[in-house]
Amino acid sequence: MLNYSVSEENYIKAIYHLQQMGQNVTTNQLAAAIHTSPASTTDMMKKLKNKKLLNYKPYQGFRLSVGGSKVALSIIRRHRLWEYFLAEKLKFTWDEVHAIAEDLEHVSNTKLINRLDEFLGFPGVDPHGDPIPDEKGNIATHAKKCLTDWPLQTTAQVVSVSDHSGKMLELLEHKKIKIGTKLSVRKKFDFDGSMEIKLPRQPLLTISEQLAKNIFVNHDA
Amino acid sequence: MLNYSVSEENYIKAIYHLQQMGQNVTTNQLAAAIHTSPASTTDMMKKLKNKKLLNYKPYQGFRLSVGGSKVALSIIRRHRLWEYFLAEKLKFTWDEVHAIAEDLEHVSNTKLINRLDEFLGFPGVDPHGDPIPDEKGNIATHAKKCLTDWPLQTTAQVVSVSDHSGKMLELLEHKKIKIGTKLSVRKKFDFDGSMEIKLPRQPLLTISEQLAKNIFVNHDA
DNA sequence: GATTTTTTTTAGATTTGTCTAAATATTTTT
DNA sequence: AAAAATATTTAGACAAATCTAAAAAAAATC
Repeated sequence: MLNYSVSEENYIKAIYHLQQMGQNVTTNQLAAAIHTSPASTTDMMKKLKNKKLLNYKPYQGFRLSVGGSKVALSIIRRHRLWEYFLAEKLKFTWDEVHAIAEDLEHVSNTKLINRLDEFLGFPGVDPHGDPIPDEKGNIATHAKKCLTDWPLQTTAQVVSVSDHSGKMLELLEHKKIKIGTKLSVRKKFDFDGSMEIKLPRQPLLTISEQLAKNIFVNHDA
Repeated sequence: MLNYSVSEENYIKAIYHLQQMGQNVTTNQLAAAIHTSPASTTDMMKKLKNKKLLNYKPYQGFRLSVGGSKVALSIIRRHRLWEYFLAEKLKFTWDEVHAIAEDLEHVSNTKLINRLDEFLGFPGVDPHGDPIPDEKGNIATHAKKCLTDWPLQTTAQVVSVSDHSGKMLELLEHKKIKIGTKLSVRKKFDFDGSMEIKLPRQPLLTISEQLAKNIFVNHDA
């Protein structure tokens, strides 16, 4: 696998995440995600297209090619392994790990990453519950569902959260919700989208729609 | 502490190492150390001078200012802590750690480095025996001497080695010499500079002048 | 001490990644 | 379907870090 610049890697990663949900990624979408101008984005898209990482026709948006996806998964692997390391070994909190991993992920030494993986005991998910791709780029696609779409009275297990901020962490810690927590939705209120949920050996909790939208669940293992 | 680019950090670190032994660092010396052209070096020196990291007058060579030395020590701290991590936790060999740490050292997050230091148990020296500066930039200046200058029949302890190559590692492993090994010089031969040395519970060993020049020792603790 | 050699600096280009402003294409609205 | 709004691309500029070639300064040699 060739090496790419920090900038190239950031674009590739952002495209990967954006194309997860929906069709082609647009110039403005990507520019916003990366905090850059649409003009810079177009420039970079031409470059990535030349390197065959991208399927891109002017004005039509873009998707990663097979090769581009491989590169993206390798970056995501590095990112999530460092996140796991930071949380597990260096005792950083959940909301701190992302920013530091953004820097560490660009050190692209395959042997380093594989040794780190081994040292950490081949973790399956990062501290936010997102799956970590293996050396070959395989990634567990757990069919997670947003808590807002989960049926009532059905046991669920929290598999991931999509907001990584300290504010969300504070709220989740207060409510005693973390990755792996089992819960069921008892009641939903159409007025504001809030819901009452039940955790084992805990009184009924009320959570806002905003919070529920950022919690992803799966069937109880 | 401000942030510096990867290039700036590489120049700063190289100047620090070069000025350790001798007077002002010259343009050609630095250009050679960093594998760049003298012209690029002059450009960068102007820049570092503007940032007050350097004492530099055209044609006179340069030395780091007090501020510049602080920056250098911070980079060296990061480098050596990562080297320790790579050797101790990820089981990399001695000659592999330097190149990887060259990349990791540029991730300059103070909290990350202090947590790493703590996680590693505040190691005093890196895998090559070089001292690791503490958070404040204090560095143990062990008055090490080159083995070629050590008196005969006097017990010494290996404190560091100045060549980090795999070839040197191979030779040292074969001779069973490592950081901390105690030895004494029994005989020196003027003809080729080779010497006979004695390790505890080992037969007499002969080592070349070239090898001895890269081994640094201290009084037995 | 004048000349040659070496070292250092300057001048001018190049690459990467970015920007703003203008031009062009597409989509939406009326 | 024409006009207005929005999205995208092009054009031209700039900063950082590098290069080569030429000029200038310092050191070494004769």
